[in-house]
Amino acid sequence: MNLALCQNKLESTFFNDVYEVVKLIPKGRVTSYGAIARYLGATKSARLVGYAMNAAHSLPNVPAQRVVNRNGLLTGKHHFATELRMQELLEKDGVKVKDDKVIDFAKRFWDPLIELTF
DNA sequence: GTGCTGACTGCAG
DNA sequence: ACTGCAGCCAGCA
Repeated sequence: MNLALCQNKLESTFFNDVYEVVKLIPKGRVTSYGAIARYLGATKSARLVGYAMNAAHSLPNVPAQRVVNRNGLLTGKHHFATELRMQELLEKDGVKVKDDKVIDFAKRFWDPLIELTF
């Protein structure tokens, strides 16, 4: 499946959709770039999700800290104000982090493909 | 207009 | 088990 199809070629809804999904992430839960990408029908575009997160900094209500890589690793922490900022926000949500990794990632994992299944 | 890079992921060697 | 490469889109030089 091509990402262009999702974008409808008229507007780049990719970033927009990413933000939508990220906003829907429940407190105390986390998800991965790949999960979001797959939900949007662009499994191979996980990188773009991360890139979208970069741009998400300028937007409110976009908990980028709840989005980590598939290993539960806070690979994007470096893009926050401080490296500890991401972890602090997560722990504030009730997500414990150790060594830049989400504890019980499997349990905390929130997959839009499943949670948003109709 | 062309080309490289990036908060990733999965497959191949 | 570890390393390397390709694929995707948007932004910048």
